[in-house]
Amino acid sequence: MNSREGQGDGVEDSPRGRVEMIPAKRRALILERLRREGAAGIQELADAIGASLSTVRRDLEHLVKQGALERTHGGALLQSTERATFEPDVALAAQLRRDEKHAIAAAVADGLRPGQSVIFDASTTVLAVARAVVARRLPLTAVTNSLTTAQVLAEAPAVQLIVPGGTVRPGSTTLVGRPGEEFLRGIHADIALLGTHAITGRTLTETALDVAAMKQAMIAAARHVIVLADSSKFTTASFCTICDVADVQEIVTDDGAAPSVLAELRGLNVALRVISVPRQGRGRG
Amino acid sequence: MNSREGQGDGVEDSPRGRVEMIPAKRRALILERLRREGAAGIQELADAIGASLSTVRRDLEHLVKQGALERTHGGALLQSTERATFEPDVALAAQLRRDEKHAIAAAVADGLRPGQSVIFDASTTVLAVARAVVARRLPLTAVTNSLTTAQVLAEAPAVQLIVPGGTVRPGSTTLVGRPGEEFLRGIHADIALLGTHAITGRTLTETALDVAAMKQAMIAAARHVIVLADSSKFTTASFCTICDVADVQEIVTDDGAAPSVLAELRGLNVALRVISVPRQGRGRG
DNA sequence: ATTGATCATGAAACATTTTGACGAATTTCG
DNA sequence: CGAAATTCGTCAAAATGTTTCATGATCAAT
Repeated sequence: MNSREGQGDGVEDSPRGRVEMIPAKRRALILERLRREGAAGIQELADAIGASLSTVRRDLEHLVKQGALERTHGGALLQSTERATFEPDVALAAQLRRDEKHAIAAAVADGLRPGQSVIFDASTTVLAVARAVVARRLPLTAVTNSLTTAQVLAEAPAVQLIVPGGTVRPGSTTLVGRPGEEFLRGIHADIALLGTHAITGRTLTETALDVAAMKQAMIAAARHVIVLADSSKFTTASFCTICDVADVQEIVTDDGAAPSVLAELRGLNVALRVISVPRQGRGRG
Repeated sequence: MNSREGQGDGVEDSPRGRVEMIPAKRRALILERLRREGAAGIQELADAIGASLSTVRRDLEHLVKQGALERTHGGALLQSTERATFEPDVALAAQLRRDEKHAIAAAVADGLRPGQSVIFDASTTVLAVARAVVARRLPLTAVTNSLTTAQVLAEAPAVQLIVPGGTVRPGSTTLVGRPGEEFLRGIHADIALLGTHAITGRTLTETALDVAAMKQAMIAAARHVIVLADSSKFTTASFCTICDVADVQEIVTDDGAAPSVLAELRGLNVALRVISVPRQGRGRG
């Protein structure tokens, strides 16, 4: 009764091929997909990853035990509070689109001029810009509400760094609310670099109200707003609206975005930069 | 694969033999690949480097012990880069008087009660208290002007963390000035934990004006001020004055302080706690 | 210069974990 | 209620981890 029989007999391309991917990366892929879509079915995940249903179930079980997501009949939901702690799998999920983010960040950093005042949003893509700024030794006046970005920028002697302050969102290193939002009202920066959770049609959305409010304050505080969104962000809308695409001046994304999406954005009054990413076999599938 | 093969090519460093790559370079390659991909499998690494699986495993083991990455089944993950961005200076300073600071911090953390509001100053000793708070899972409302302390406290789900904000002092991760100082005026915390650069006679001093001003704001914002000072701090005064010893309610130090200093402090209206440090023949001076 | 100790490397033997498949029990929905 | 889908438990194969050992290089001492 071994499975060998079915294999030798079936000449059709039964996908019995093993996917060479370490479990942690597989779980990270699941998390990333959930963060984009909000929910996903077992079969859909198995198909996307290239693993069997059993494996996907066990991965979900693992992630549930970590508190990162919630199981439903037939699929899984992202844990709404996103209090996903700093577990390895979650940390890896943040790194998944690394090539795209890095390429976008480098392009944006090249566009910054010495002496400008720049607002850095709490976002992994914007964090990559901060790293590029430090590497380039760009002298800037920087404002950020992310503890992580702040620590990166604090290492640059040429950067004058201001943290508006606020309350830390549980499970993250993002500052929201008072006193940061009010402080931003008194700020007039040259540029704001914003990440977003999703861009749908002409609407930028975010998962939480307080984060959206902070981003709105940043938009109001800058003369030129640049939205950094890798191509995975063009998906279904998140919980609450940040603003309309017309409220920002520039959108930077990578060349993985669907042409229809890009065409729709081009019709609006927004500068659209599409960065080509050299793909080097990042993930199979 | 035989190691002999590599002997023919001229490697001037090693006369002959199998040195295809120095271990340090191999590990650097592993780290670089991990930074690119976020994760990597053992076989994949062995293939990329040209070493055997055993060697790659041993390298990973070595890197784990060094804290650079995390092992998973089948591969390795980069240690969460968000936490990996710590200041080398801070790491160094935390090593000095480590036992003393740890003992003081543990004693202070034991004195904190669930639900209290606590102000954490920017200081390595106070940072140690923050670590103890996280380890004890103490539910607190925390306020800090140190980016490092904030990141530590942000990992504790039970801690509500508020960052007053301000400008980062160059070369450090300390926030000073606006808007933090003004925000602190509206705060009334139960406890403030303060470090200091020096205690001379009955005067607390600090090296820079803006840092001293921030500490003064913290003192004004708390009902009970605790100064954490290991015994090396009882020395010559620094540049500018923070306050008088009478302005704080409690001083915690270790038993390495000179008896004359302790006697002088005991004469003032301040609770003085001397923590005995178990010295293990390290004789740190 | 030779010898012996020490260490890194690679390979093999063995224990453990993971994975995919299958059937039975359970749940969902018309 | 009944059909379809889903989940659960189990099992064998494959992959991975762990331990151990032999080989060769480097180094200190004779």
